[in-house]
Amino acid sequence: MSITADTLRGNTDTIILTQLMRGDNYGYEINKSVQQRTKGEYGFKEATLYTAFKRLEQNGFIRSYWGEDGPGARRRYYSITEAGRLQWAESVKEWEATKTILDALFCVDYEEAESDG
Amino acid sequence: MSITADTLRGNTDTIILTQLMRGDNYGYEINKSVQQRTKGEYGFKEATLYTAFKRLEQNGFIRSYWGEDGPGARRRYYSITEAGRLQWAESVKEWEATKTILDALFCVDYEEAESDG
DNA sequence: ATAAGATACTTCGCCTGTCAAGGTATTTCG
DNA sequence: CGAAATACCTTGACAGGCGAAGTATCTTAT
Repeated sequence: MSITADTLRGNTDTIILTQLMRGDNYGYEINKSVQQRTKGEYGFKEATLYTAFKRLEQNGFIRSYWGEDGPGARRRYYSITEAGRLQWAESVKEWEATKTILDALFCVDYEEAESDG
Repeated sequence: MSITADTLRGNTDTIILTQLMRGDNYGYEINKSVQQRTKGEYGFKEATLYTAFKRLEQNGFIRSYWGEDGPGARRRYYSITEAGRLQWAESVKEWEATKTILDALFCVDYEEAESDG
């Protein structure tokens, strides 16, 4: 986990929504998936993860239901809602804008928009 | 200001350090510079700005001094330290890593690292 | 049966960064 | 004098991340 969480703050919800865009899933598995996709560079702390689920559900971006009541530890599955998909698209767009802005702001020798001095 | 500050949280310090890499400057001017470079898309709230200066100075990344005691509103100038330059380089590297990670995590149709199913 | 370890979910309380709101002091314009 | 811009600073509240602790189940080994 070489990336400080503060840099990713505010992106937690979007990361989760992205996972759910691939289909319903449960917390533990979502987190493992994040770790795999980042090759171990990043993963949620449990408290962060479940806090995010609660927040997303309260905002109506996801729905939850208990997994089949069979053998194995109980699992709470999450499903992205229509509002969640819209939110996701919005957030990804904002992420693109953020990249542009920060790339500009982290550039020392600067060329663009210098027209008016 | 179409970008929510939460997405940029944790990058405030690096934005300021970048500005100071171009030379000594004072708060108000730094903020105006940020606004110009982002074409009005982003700017700091004053409280955020001055909190960041204090934090950066406490961490030894910047130094401050009062501007020439002449006419005009007093200005507190800031100067980046050697530790600040190192920190800046570190943060920019981390930003690159963050971009890679989030781009991967915001990607729905996913190819890489799928070798093991 | 017992113990250990992995899976899986939940809550509490602290820490930190952001920011609305308010304040101070100076200069310029009328 | 008043208003507006420049320029700085502080307080208090809020929200997200997370360490720590707890609950319950399943698997593996003894």
